[in-house]
Amino acid sequence: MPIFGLIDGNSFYCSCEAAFDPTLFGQAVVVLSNNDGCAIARSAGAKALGIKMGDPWHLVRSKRELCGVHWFSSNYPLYADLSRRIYQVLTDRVPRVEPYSIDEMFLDLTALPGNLFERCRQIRADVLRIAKIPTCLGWGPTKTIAKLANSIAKHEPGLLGLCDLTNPAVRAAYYARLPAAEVWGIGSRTAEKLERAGVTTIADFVAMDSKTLRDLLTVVGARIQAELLGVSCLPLSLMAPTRKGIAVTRSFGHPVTTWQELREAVAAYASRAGEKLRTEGLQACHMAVFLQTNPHKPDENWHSGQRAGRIEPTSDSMTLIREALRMLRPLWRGGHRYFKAGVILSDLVLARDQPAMLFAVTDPVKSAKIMTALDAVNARYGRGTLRPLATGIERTWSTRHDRLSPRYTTSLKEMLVATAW
DNA sequence: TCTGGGGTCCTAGGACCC
DNA sequence: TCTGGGGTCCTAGGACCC
Repeated sequence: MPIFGLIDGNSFYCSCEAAFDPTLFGQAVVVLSNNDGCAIARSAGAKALGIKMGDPWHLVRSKRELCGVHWFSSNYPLYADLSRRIYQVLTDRVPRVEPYSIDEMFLDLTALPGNLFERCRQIRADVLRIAKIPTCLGWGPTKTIAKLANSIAKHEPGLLGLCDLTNPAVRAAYYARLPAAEVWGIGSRTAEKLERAGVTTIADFVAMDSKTLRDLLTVVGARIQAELLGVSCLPLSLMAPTRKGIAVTRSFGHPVTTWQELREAVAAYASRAGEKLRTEGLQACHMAVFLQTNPHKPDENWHSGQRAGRIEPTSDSMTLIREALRMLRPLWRGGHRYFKAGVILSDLVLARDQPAMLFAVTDPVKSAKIMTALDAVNARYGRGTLRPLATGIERTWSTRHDRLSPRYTTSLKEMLVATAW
């Protein structure tokens, strides 16, 4: 029988901030989304103060009792780097590791020698010692059970961050007690549907007959049930699957009312999408562009629009900007306060598999040279050092990050310096 | 003044094909 | 009274995840 483990960082983004600033340990810490919009990570201390996932920050910060909370703009280069360090610690100790998200990794614990519980305790201690991130680790015979074990480890302090669900009797006891909505893959809509059918606990869910379950939740529900019964349907995958789409969508730092600002922002998003394509050796054959006013302000004049279509396969920033602006032009209407826009690329193909276009608008040789040079300069001197003029100079529309911590691990200028006398 | 961003998978329905 | 059968591809929308 296989044994899957799932390890994840506790309040991961907050723990990353604390890893380089020990004064934050045990404090109320919050990390905000892009544009400093809402809370997306809260330390235990912040949760205890009642700060919820997704709370709009401009409402929270005005409360006097919360003025002592430490808050940060999100610093993805730092979080991504600490995630890589955790991965490194794990691959040194476990034969197979599948990164699932920036802060979660599935582990193959099937053939680990010695006492499994002791091994897991050690893995967790090593991640804390080397990568400085506290974690929880749960395990069981399928991925879905490992996810549940991890969630139990997180929520029951007595377990010290570890939970073993390999024993069916232990599982059954938890299934009887926990709501079906705790299961990975059962979201709020599905939970409501189940509730109406009289299914509330996980035990109720695994007891459903297959016909009823399929009628209600299709093959997706059937797969979740099998996994909970210990039949593994989701294997560990070590190869990152090729991406299906790339999206660059952002709220603006302030409402955008001019065509000049809007076109700069969308050009910048298209350019960033091109960078992402090139780092993965991909080209896009389809593009969509959208814009919208603020959906949270019903009294303002609402407008949204989207345009999409095929483009010649490319990863050239200039071509992507040209196409994006062509789609954007008819969408823009003066007199609106635009709030957000985005560029979404899909139908991605590997650049090296692409035959030369017979009537290409962009000269492929010249394009490749320019993009290679552009990427090389930016890799050396930082993203955005060299960029298309269309993406703007002042960038008055750009996203806010009022309290960004240093990129301690990915920028020489920002690393911590220790001085000894 | 201020409410995130980026993904995946599944299904249903329409258009089209032989 | 009777009006085939079996495909593919595309898109939009819903649901889920972190």
